[in-house]
Amino acid sequence: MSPLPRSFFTRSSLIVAKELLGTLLVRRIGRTLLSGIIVETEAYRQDDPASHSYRGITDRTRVMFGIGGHLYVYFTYGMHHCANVVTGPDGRGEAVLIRAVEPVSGIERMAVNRAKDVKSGRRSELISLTNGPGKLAQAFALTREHSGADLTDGSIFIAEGERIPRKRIVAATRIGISVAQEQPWRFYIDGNEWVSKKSQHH
DNA sequence: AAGGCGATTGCCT
DNA sequence: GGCAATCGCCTTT
Repeated sequence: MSPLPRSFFTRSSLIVAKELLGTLLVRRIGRTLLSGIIVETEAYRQDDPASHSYRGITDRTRVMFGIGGHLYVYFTYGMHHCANVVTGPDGRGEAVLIRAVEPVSGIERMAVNRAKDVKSGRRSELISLTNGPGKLAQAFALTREHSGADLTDGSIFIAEGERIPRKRIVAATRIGISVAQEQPWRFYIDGNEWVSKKSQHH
């Protein structure tokens, strides 16, 4: 299992958001390997009023303007972190928010990080571990300290996974934004149980 | 210097 | 389904 190369990330966020579906988010913490299949993403771009990069470079958003293949983590609502994959060439402010993953390995550790007991074996507890951007950031213990991390050369990376056919990818509107709400820039694997919010239509 | 609010979650009704 | 939690960021005085 090895990191996807820089060239995967330097494409536009709309492309990378779709291509990330089915790949693995991986984090090594000592001997523990946390990993999960990315099942839901959202694309954000520089010309996009809903994007943190829309108003230009700030201390927080600087990493979004760097070359693709880095991690952008922000803190929101006074208590949650959200993890993004920076995309595009150097100088362009765009990224893909990872909204949900399906846990693969390190599930016990994720449960500890989430302060949840998963030993009951209840399906709902396994799902609630990582079915949202704040939840998966907590499960993978990702914070602002990790913002700027290089995903092509380090302990946090994206690895190749199952190829998802186009027919299984649903495009929907993004969650939790107050502007540019009409853009269908959220993508998820149809039918996957970890998707945070299913689209209205069928 | 101050105020509004957020790429969310979990609890309460 | 509604809403409080909680604080850093950005905009406005």
